[in-house]
Amino acid sequence: MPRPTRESYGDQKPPFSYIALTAMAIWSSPERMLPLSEIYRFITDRFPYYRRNTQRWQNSLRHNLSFNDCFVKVPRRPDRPGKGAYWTLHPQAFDMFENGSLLRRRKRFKLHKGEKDSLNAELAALASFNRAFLARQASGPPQASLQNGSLYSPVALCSRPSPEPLEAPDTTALLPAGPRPRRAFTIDALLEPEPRRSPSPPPQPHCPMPLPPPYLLAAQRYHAELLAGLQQSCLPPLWTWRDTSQFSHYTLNS
DNA sequence: GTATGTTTAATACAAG
DNA sequence: CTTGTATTAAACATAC
Repeated sequence: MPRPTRESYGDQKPPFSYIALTAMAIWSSPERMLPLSEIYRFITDRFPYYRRNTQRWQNSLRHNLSFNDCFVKVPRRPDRPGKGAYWTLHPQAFDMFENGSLLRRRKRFKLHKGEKDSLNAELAALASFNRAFLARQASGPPQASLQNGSLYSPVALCSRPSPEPLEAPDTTALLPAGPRPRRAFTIDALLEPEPRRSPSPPPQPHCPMPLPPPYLLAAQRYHAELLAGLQQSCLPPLWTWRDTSQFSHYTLNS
């Protein structure tokens, strides 16, 4: 059997589903998350079959991204502007493929309504926070004309940062009202100074809105936690490929 | 305008 | 045969 090479499928359709191709692309990226255009590029770079009829398969791929719970749309960070969001794999979706083989689908990955709702709430809160941050940047650069006195103060993020009345961040999703389920990437966990061990009380017990540290830090921690969650789910890695040019099969790490 | 997302529908196909 | 999954088309909305 000839050793598969980068373009061993030639113009033939590779035996991977769109879900497998997308998972491949996402997982091959350093951050384990990619914008749509990069997913396209990963596929067309490696599989010549997909260099034609792009309208058809790209529509199908987008359908899969939206339809399947295994793909999570992560809002862009304010310091990473660009088109569209980032797509990543849900941490619990790694046993989707039997024995880690991308050729075999074990079962459809579906989140239960509660899980889906809470995840969507967190992502929506993050996106809302991003918009608030960008709105603040746009309307009030440090030395520019500050049309709205307190725009640059920390409370601006909490009260009403954007011109649209409905765009205030959903702080109820950001501020812990009580013990919420301990998940890898709740926004609660990200905004807490010490996620786990912290016998000493927080240094600012007086401030009702402890959000002054730049939001960027929280956003970066969000992505770090997300990545950590992904890696924790498959450490040691469930499957790997020997070199990135070979996709015929994957080895299951023992 | 194009690109990106979301959703519904129809069909085919494989597994059980 | 029934059930779930994969693919494709298409309508539609939203973002850039």
